[in-house]
Amino acid sequence: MAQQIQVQEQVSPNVPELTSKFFRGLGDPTRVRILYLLLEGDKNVGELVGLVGSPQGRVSSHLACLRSCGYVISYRDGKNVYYTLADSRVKDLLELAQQILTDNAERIIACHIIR
Amino acid sequence: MAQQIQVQEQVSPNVPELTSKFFRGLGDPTRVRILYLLLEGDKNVGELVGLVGSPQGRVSSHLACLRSCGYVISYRDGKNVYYTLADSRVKDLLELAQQILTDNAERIIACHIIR
DNA sequence: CTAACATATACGCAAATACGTATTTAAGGA
DNA sequence: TCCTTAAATACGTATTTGCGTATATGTTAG
Repeated sequence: MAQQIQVQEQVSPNVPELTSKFFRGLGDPTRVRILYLLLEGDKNVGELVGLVGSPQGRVSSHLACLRSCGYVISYRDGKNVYYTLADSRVKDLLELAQQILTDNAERIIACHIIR
Repeated sequence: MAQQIQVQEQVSPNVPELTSKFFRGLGDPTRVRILYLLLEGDKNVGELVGLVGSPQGRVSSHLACLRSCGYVISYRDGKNVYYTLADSRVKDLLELAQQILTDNAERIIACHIIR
C-alpha cells in the first residue's frame, strides 16, 4: 500500500508542481526563440537549426522538451520532421506574457535571483 | 566601444532571453503555490510560511523572486509585510496555463527532460 | 542492400538554482 | 533604550538543467 501511494504521487503530482514544470518548459531562451519562429509557420528541424544557431542535437532536445510539455506537435514529411504550435492558446500565453513583460522589463532584468 | 556593446546587451537582453527569464519565475512549485494562495487574498510572510511549510528564509527568497519578476507587490503594515498579486493579468496567465495543462497533464508528467 | 541525409538520443561537464541554517535588518512595545 | 517579533539576506551544499560531442535511429534514393 505504501508502494501504491508512492506510485500515485508519482503519476499525478499536485497542481503547483505540474504548473511549475509546465512553465519551466518556457524557461529557456532557445525554446522561447523556437516558439516565436513557429508563430510564423511550421518549420522542420534543419530550418530551425539554421535559424537558432545551436547544433542539431541541441535543437532536437529542445523540441522534444517543447513537445513533452504540449507546446508543439510534430509530423513527418519524407525525410523531414516538421514542428508546429500545438494550440492557439500557446500563442495567447506568449502574448499575455509579453504584455506583462513590457511593464516589468526593468525589474526582471535587475532580478539577481534568476540570471 | 566593445565595452559599451557589452553593457548594452547586459542592460537590454533580447526578447526570448527576457521572456524565458520571466517564465523561470514561475518555474518553481513553491512560488506557484504562493501565487495560488495570493489569489485568495493578500497574505503576510508569516502566514505564507505557515501555509507552504518551507522555512521563513526560503519563503522570503521566493517572494523576492516573485517581486523581481513583477508577479507580486508588497506593502508593510506595522511589523508585517503583506504580499499581493501585482496585476490581474497574473491571474489570467495562471488560468490560461491551467487550461493548457489539463489537456497535456499526461505528457508533461511523462516529460523526462524537465523533472 | 547500401549510401546519404535528417533527426533523435546518450553522456560527461559546467553553470544555474533551490535548499537549510545562520545572521542581519527593521519595527513596535515595555 | 532594550527586548521581542517579523522579514530579508548571506552562504555552503546538493540537485537540476543546458551545453557540445558523439553516436544511434530512421527514411529515401540509387
